[in-house]
Amino acid sequence: MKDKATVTIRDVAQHAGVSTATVSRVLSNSGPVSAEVRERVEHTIRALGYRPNRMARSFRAQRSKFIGLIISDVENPFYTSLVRAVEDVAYAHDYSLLLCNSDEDLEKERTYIQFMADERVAGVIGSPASEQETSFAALFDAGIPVVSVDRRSALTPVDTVLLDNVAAARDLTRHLIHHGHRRIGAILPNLSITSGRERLAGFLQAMEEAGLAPDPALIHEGKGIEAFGAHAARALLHLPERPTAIFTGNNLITLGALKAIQECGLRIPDDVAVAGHDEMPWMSLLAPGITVAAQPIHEMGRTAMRMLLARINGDSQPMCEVKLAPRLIIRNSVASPTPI
Amino acid sequence: MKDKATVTIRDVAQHAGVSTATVSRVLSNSGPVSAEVRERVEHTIRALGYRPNRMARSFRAQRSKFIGLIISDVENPFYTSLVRAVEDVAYAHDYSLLLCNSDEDLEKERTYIQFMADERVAGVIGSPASEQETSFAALFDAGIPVVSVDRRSALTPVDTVLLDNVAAARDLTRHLIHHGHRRIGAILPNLSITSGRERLAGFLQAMEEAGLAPDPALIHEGKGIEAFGAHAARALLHLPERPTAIFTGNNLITLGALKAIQECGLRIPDDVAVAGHDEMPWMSLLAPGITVAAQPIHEMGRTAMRMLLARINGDSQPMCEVKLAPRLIIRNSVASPTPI
DNA sequence: GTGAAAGCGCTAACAG
DNA sequence: CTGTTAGCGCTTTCAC
Repeated sequence: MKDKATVTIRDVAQHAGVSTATVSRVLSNSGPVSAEVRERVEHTIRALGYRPNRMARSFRAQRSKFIGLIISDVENPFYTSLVRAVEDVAYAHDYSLLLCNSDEDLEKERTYIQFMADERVAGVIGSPASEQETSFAALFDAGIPVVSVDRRSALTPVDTVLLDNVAAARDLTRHLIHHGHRRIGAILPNLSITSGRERLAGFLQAMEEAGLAPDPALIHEGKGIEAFGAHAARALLHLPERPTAIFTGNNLITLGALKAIQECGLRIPDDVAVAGHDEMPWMSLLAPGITVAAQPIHEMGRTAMRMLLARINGDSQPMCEVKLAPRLIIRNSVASPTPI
Repeated sequence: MKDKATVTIRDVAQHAGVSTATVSRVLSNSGPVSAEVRERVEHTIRALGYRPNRMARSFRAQRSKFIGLIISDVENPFYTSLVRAVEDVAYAHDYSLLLCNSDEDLEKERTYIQFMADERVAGVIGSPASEQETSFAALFDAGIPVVSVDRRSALTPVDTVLLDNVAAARDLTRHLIHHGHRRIGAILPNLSITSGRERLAGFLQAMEEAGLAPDPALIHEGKGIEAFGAHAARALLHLPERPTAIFTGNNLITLGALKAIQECGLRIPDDVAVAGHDEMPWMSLLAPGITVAAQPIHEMGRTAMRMLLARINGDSQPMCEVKLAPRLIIRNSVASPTPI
């Protein structure tokens, strides 16, 4: 396999009878070029089918036109939507996306962060695997701006875009309590990440304001994946005195919990009520539909990318944290508990 | 924002009292280096925290370590899974992923293909927006290997990984016919793409072998998205003599059709049977579950990436086409039609 | 308004 | 075994 043509700026310069500097000036519209020469150069560019080598440009500038996106898993629909939103804004500004799945693995994440630094990317958007342990220092040292999405990062000061998790969890829990639930099971993602910690806080806050003492046996915390959601839900449902409602801390946990409830042959909302985080396209298909706190994921992604662009373009405002409001979607997965 | 250190190979060379060539040899383990010098250099590298500049390396090699992935939309769970599979294999071989959404837009796709050529990526995996119109020529000319996934590309000869669409559609349709359905509605993605065309062929084949004449009024073809699926399903359901079963040609169409059926207040499988393509994680949650032909998406992605790696590493076998077998998942969305 | 020349960080061909 | 050197394609001073 050989490059057929690979026409460089030098070829253009020679054919047009000018210097490479002039061609460069025409290309980037920088510096003065006479109309006549400009036209001649442009004509040659077209004639030769010249296209600037982006690698060479990045190398020369010592900064590439890539945005690194480090998330836990593209297959999680939440992150999928985030990726899409980031991508739309990025491409509109001539940046492209370098995608990495950290799988919530600190080691893998560390590798990818270092990788982004080695690639001299223009900026990084990341959803840290751990609030306390993830470090963006390698990027910081290389002068590469970072925006943290969905989760905070405590070690390095970076711009952050979050959902108002406390409010979302509080509202969801209030909704359950309002329907008369007292024994509410909660299944949460890791408390070492922002969303886990804050959603627990919101849950507890709602319980407290209702004068309810949370039962530690009803609170499960673990890896925010479907298997954990199913596992924890099964545990809750097999309790001698099982909760009348289950509060789920993210979309995959909800999915797992729903499957467990189905397996146990229990009906929603009569046998057990369910309320969770994140809207999914299929949720309205279920009968009954599931009540959730929807996150403005696309807006989160767009906002993060816009903040990053501002930093890339030299904005030196103090670090800021944006918090987006959730939207409660009330369906029919919550009814009043049947008296025991 | 300034680079703190940016230690280059020259710094290492100076500090270690050797030439840059020697450092380079140590780094890439190429060429002979005495044990003593090697150790000294390695020590200096660690001491200085030197990391090779990947941009410079790519530039020097005139080939980057990126794999371009051009799909129609990451938010389509089918492609999401594909991305994940490709990524896993790619990263294991020190390649990273440049992600692009073509949105089935030929113009956008053309831009991205050219972009990949300009970036001198190592290879491209793409799912062409059109079997006849998508051209990978720009990549071909630049000597960049391409693997086409899920769909064929007719203009340029490239390695291709496909699902056996004809078999999948045929089996699904047979399943419906076997249950006694005669008036079967079909909703298919664009016939200009491989999957659309082949799934229609499989559908027609099963009809024909059962001696059934397909009714053109029952066959809908259009953009393979949820809105189209819903739209076409509504049209079918409002027909004076509505079909007793609906065959859906991809996952989003299935989702749309299911929503339309729900809206119309019809029950599955009694009022209308449903069988479609692609397994989704939530399908088992529905009551009844939906019968589908599951595609081995991860395997498709892994296979495509492995084929691409072989080409990148100089494999010059003749172009090949791999066809993966679907797996029928029979649930309860198909019953015998109620007599009119 | 234009050209000559240097150099980004790295590797590889060639000497020694 | 190791060093010298050239150069990948591009942009950007600095002269003229």
